[in-house]
Amino acid sequence: MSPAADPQFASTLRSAILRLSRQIRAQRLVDVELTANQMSALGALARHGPMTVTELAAYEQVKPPSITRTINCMVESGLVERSPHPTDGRQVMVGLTPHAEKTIVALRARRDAWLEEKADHLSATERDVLRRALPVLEKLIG
Amino acid sequence: MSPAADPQFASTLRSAILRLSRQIRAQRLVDVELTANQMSALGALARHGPMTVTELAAYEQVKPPSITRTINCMVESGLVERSPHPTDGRQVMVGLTPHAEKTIVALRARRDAWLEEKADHLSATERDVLRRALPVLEKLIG
DNA sequence: TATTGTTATACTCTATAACTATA
DNA sequence: TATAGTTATAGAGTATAACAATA
Repeated sequence: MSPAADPQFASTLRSAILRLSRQIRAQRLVDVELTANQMSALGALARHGPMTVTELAAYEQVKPPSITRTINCMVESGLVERSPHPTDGRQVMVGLTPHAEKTIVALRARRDAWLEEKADHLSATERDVLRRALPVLEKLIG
Repeated sequence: MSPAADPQFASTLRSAILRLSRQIRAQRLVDVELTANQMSALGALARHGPMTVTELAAYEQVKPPSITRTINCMVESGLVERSPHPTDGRQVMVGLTPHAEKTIVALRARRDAWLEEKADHLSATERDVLRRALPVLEKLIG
């Protein structure tokens, strides 16, 4: 990371991401049984449409057994459903139920309250930096 | 987050941070017994100097029992030492051992390889965005 | 009585290994 | 034989509650 001109940049970035992830996991929408993991997977399915189990696992940066557990939780909640792959009997498609789409819209305002509150303490410039950083963070993941 | 002009911005940012954190946790320096949590706490102590247990827990966004466990691991590895607080017998100062300082310097190049590799796929502009985003992410945590 | 830190305990998240079904 | 997914199991990581020591 030569442009950083900071020998501790990578270390500091890793630490910041870990600490942010702890903060994100800690906040639960108490009256809605949705963990941070489930919200992330739900959002992924909402943005990208149905995926196979392996695709969703890769997107979420976990192994298949981990995403299977998350999927099971969401299926029990009626938010997600499995369906057969059109051409390959081994694969399983995972997609949102109509109920989930409503739930996601209904929860968006409250979920965003997290960032709204934080953003109150940011300048316009800082908010712009954050907005432009998101695609770079996504690129870092892939 | 009005400047985002993207109703899914908060959701996408949360998801990206969770997925990045999974990626960070997954990479272990196999021949050095250091988890991502320990590296983060070690870096914090290196950057900020000795802290009390509660201060370190707050910085790492965990509760005291969690940081106690992490501290115990690092003490066993000889990287960290507890010492009495100068004026308050209830508090415990946590600081790096001289051995840890050497270890941190020795590991920096390899730890940074993570980001170096990722940064190869970023443009100069993207690297600059990332560099400027780090202080904003830190501000988001606090 | 309040605060700091640790211990005891339980729950969540995650991975590896083994298994089943399909290609 | 190889791949997709699940099940079984174990190991981190984390929190709440209870406890000990000090203020």
